[in-house]
Amino acid sequence: MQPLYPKDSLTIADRLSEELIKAIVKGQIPSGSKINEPELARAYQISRGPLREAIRRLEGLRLVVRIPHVGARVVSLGAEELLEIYHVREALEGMAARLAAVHMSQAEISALYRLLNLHEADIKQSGRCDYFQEGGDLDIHYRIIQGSRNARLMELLCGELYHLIRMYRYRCSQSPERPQAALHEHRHILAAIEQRDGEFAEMLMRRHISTARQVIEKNHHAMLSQTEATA
Amino acid sequence: MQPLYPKDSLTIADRLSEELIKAIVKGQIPSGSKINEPELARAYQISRGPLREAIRRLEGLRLVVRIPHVGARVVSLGAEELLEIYHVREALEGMAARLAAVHMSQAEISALYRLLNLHEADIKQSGRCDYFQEGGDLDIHYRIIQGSRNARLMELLCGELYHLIRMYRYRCSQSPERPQAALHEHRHILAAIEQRDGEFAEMLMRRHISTARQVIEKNHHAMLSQTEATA
DNA sequence: CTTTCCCATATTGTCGACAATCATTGAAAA
DNA sequence: TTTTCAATGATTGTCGACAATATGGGAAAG
Repeated sequence: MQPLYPKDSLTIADRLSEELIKAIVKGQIPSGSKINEPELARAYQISRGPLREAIRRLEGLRLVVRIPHVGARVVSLGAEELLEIYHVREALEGMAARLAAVHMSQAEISALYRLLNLHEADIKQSGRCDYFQEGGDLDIHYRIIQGSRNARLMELLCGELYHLIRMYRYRCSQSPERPQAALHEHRHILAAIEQRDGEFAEMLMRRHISTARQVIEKNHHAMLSQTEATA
Repeated sequence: MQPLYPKDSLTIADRLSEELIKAIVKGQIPSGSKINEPELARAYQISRGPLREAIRRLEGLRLVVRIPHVGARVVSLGAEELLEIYHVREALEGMAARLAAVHMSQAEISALYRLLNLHEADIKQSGRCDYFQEGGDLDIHYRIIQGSRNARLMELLCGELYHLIRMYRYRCSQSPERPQAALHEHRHILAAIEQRDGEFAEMLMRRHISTARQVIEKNHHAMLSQTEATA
């Protein structure tokens, strides 16, 4: 006796919303494009009922914007919105680091150190930051967020905001710049957590994310062209 | 030419989700209770289709928790969850105050001062804080959040978190304690914003909310009895 | 040539019915 | 008496059809 709902007996609407999230993040459904219900329903071989429920869930996750009697569009992620998200991220992940300094176990911290060492080797070897692109960078942040032991923080950061950030990275194939600098900053944050200095950990995390935001602001102009897709 | 969708031609699902939010916040649908689709559909005189869509939206807003093939339950707001929310609020509203110091116009600031004076008169007169309960306190915070000019911050704080906090206040009829102390703190925050000192405004806002959280922690034990309702 | 209005078409919103799954009750077996 | 299992009832999930509304194009008026 131990199923606890790992069943694949998920609802069509649940499975479909996961599929749609992946498709949107990867850009298979271009951002800004209108969602045609009959068309999508045919594509996924299902009825419109579950599809509409899935869309309503994406609406809650802010991945689509819906206008009554007009339809739903995939959210169009302009530079302004992304910068807004980074402000939110700075605030929330800063708090997460502060709480992680209180709640993370020494074992978790040690595991994170080992992960950082792996990343360092990876960077030095490949010269570039392939590892960072998908798993690496977000993994570190992910674990610190988990370490905060704050369910709502985890939902917000690993749920909605996480999808949007990944979506942006896909669209602009913008791997995190300055991999070795980021690595150093991660180490400092982790050290502060290990010393149980929540205030310092928060400050470092905020600077870390704030720096990333400023890099994006720099590139602001270069990407003003590809902000919309009206397909 | 200028409708811009203020029409009452809202979808049943849209209108219903608003209704359900109000009902949940006010406790008319008790927290923790199971949602029976046929029953609710009869009560609101509608079909199950729009009802299910509305429930999916509430799921996105974290007001209900759904388990496939079992059903949806109104979120049960225990003290732990509330404290988690206050940590999130501290981080986000702190950031909002910082940004408001950059973006609020002098006119908005002056209007807020006038509002604070109204509140002061109200407190001195009624001796108690009726005005704070529903509109007052949240209004101040609300306006500062709007002043941040950050759409996502506004969505998060005025949307999901706002509902949950109101829900808690209803359930425990917990009007904000220390009205005059809170008033003072509000004045200090506003002064920092007027001086365009974002860092200071953020710090004051965080202390303000952190204090409120500590008050709740104190009452933690007193309210452990009424955390669930399994109706 | 531009603007306005109206109609045909497509899309969204709503509904009732049916299928799939779960919860409960009761009886039978250990 | 307790446990297990099966049947029944209720609830959730899915579907196709119909109604309401918006979109787009063409004709008529300016």
